[in-house]
Amino acid sequence: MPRPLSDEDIEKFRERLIDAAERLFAEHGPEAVTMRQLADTVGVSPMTPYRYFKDKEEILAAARARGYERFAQTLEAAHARGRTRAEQAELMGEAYVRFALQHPNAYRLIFDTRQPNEADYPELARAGERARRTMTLYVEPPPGAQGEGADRELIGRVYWAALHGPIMLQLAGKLEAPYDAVRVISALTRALWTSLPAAAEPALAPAPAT
Amino acid sequence: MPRPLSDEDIEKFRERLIDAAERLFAEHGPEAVTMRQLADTVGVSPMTPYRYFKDKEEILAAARARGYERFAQTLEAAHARGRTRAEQAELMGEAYVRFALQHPNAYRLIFDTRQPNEADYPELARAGERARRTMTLYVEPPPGAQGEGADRELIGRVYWAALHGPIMLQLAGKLEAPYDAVRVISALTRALWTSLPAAAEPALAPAPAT
DNA sequence: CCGGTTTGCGTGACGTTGTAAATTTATGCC
DNA sequence: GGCATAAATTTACAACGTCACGCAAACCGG
Repeated sequence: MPRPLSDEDIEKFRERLIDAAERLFAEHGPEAVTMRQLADTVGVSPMTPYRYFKDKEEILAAARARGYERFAQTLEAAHARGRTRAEQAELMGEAYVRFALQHPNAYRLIFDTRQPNEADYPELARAGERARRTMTLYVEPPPGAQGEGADRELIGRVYWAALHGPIMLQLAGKLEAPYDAVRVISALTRALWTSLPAAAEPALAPAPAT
Repeated sequence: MPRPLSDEDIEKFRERLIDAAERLFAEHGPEAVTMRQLADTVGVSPMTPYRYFKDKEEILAAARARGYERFAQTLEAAHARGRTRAEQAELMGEAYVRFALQHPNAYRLIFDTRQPNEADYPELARAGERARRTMTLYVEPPPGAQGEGADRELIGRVYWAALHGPIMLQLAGKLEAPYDAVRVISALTRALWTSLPAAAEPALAPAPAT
């Protein structure tokens, strides 16, 4: 039925394709996934996706935005499970590491995909911003207390980098055997915890990431 | 002169091609460099490199090994310029960050290239091992002193990750404006320095990375 | 109710990639 | 000096992202 194609039809198809793209990209990496596979997965001819997206790049951006949101949800769920601020921070750190190590390609899709002009995809920028805010949740001052002194923006990024560094090294095969990412993160965050201003809490305990 | 082709001829050609590959890969990334460009750069026809290398992957491995060595040399030079151990560590950290930020694609070529079977390329493994040792130079105990207590292997990796994390975030465009990699690294290493066992020295002062 | 226009989709094709196979070229040896 | 042979080039192929055409189905003015 060629003629119609309501806005919701369009949205429906986009959703279906983005879902498939996120799954495939997060499993094999974007380079390894072909437009033809993608089209095949949702049961259309190779060129049909081009009616709904400009090109592969745009599909990638949409899939990455989805990845961001899924990741943010994971962290928020962990955050919600905590009762004290310290516990929240610990749970979020654990969730972060577990997500990255269990879904390496999804993690790379989010944080290690070179997409030169991310600005061209506002949804992606928005999703990234949300994830960034989520990740610094634990460094927000408790409601009612003024976070004096410490530069919370900086501290948030410090903890973030302290997780990201070991994770990236391990995903690249540079951390092995006894000195794996969890171990390094444990040492790193403990050191930060003992010496960074009190506003910051530890991000990860030495617990195994299953 | 088709008939001969001494071992040194072979080595000569391999050198020339690896040189070109390292330059091109480190400038544009491996995906963006084509076999035909590569062949063109060294002035041969597209298929000639295949007589000297199995495939692009093998050339990439060789170029990465070169990158490792160049990187290690850079760090060693910085190390040699220091007079005290603290100064050596600081200079190496600065050199590390400067290298990564000035040659992002070279840095990625080394530490962020997914080459599933690195084990198939012994030179690459060797170069990686050398670089790894170089990077933990500053954490070695001073000759004559026994580095008791602290797990130096772990501490080396902790500092490494503390540089790698912020750098990767910045290269992915996730650190901006006032909170750039140098800033985050500065905070991170200072925190480590004040709380990690005394065997570890700071890896980077807050100096700008030019 | 009906033909023309419009619109969604599939098909086929193009240029580019990495690389295999065939072909040309140029030497060393008898 | 001609031939075997090894190096290099040329040609060829499958797969990729994407362009351009063409078919077919639905809406719409008469």
